[in-house]
Amino acid sequence: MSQARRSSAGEESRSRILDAAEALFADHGYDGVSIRQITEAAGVQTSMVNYYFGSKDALWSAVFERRSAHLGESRRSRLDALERHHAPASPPLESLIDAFVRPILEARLSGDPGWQSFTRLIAQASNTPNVRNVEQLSQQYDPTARRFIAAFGHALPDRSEEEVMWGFSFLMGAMLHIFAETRRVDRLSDGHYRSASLERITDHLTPFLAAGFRACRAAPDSSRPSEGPAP
Amino acid sequence: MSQARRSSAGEESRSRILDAAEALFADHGYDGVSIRQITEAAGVQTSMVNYYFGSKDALWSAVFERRSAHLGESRRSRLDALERHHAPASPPLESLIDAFVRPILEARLSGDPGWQSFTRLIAQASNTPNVRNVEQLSQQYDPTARRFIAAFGHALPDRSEEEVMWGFSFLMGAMLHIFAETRRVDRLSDGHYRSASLERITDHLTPFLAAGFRACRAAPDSSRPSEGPAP
DNA sequence: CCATTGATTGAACGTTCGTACAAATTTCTT
DNA sequence: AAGAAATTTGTACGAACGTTCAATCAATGG
Repeated sequence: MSQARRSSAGEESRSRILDAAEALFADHGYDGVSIRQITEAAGVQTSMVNYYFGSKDALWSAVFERRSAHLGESRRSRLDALERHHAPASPPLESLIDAFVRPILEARLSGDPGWQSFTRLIAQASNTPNVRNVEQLSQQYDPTARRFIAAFGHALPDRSEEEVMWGFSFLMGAMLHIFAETRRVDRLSDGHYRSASLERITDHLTPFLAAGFRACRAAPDSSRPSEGPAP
Repeated sequence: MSQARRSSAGEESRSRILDAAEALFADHGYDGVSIRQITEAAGVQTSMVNYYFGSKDALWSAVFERRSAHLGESRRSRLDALERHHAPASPPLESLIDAFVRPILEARLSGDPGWQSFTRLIAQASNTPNVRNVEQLSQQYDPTARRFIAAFGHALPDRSEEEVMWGFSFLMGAMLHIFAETRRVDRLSDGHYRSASLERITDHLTPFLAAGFRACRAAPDSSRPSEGPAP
């Protein structure tokens, strides 16, 4: 109805609302932020949220959708390039992990505070499994995730599907927790290391995940840890 | 009336409120749950929360504190035993990871739905870094975490303090994401694997984390050298 | 046995919530 | 310039929020 001519006047109000909502939702969650807080931060009237998005719920979805598409495309195009380059063999595990992790990491490091808020929002939503979050995350990220899981499985041909699944879960958890920015490392190291220095994290994250993935299988002795070093 | 000795009559109402709050907070977060929802689920009057806890904020803290002490004690006693047994050498990495992970995993697998809710609550709070969560988590878990980080450092003597810190962050993220119970694995595997089958997870989690920890250092062929070589 | 105390009830308090809508204003098309 | 459409304003509504409090109930100890 209003698609054609919505590129001029109200577009800035619309995006200002999205920016404010993104930042506030990232810090306090959906229920921790009111429409009045969002519109005040955006410098618009309260009723503008319902005018542009229809409801608070739809605003939440719009915040998700604005940046998720770019993320998925970047991941898939990297995976496409890898599979093309290594075909018919499987791309090496490290490069697959890198293709999955680097897009969100680079977005995070781009300096755009919107991407910083968005990654915090994703981290928070991913660990709060109510209906709203699960539906939104599933819709935005499951198709790409399936492709990567299959690729991980091909790169680890002697792993069962279940083991690949667990490894993917650990990968997601480790990656997301970094984005949550709890600044816990800052406190635990008495300020020696600032988690703001995320530039170096890929250097550590990818080796960690690749080695973990390769080791992610049931230990022969499961119940108790061995007393001595493993052979 | 049936109980032999009840320290006070209202102790059951108090714990029923805690149970209901724990379950609801775990699913919807602090702001997503109202006192009226909690008291209705607990089968008590609305004003009982303020009678027993003083405020909604204090109820949140009480939910945290009820189970956190046990968790910390279990972790520390396992670490004590390990250090005593291996002194003056460092306990092996796998056993340290096990000492950190197993208490919360066993609590999770105990069958008590309260512990299941609580672990989901911890996972959610750990990735939502507002003031309330950070203060609560820091107060409850930082002292024990410092001890484990030091132990990890001793078990990995050729790792810098920063590398150990990153490894610990990845460990926390991977562990917590499992507890969040997003059931993402269920969907992504089309129901082949149910994340409810957490019994086998230690078999995968500990090898994953140990291998990751050992590999958690900047890649040797990294294009950009870090601040300087480790001494 | 009554007095006292803790536990519980039920009803309010003032505030804030998401949403709706008519009127006013701005912007664009013709 | 005129009219239509899009945007913004300001206000109002009913519901739900956290909290308070006097009154009532139940149990215990002296």
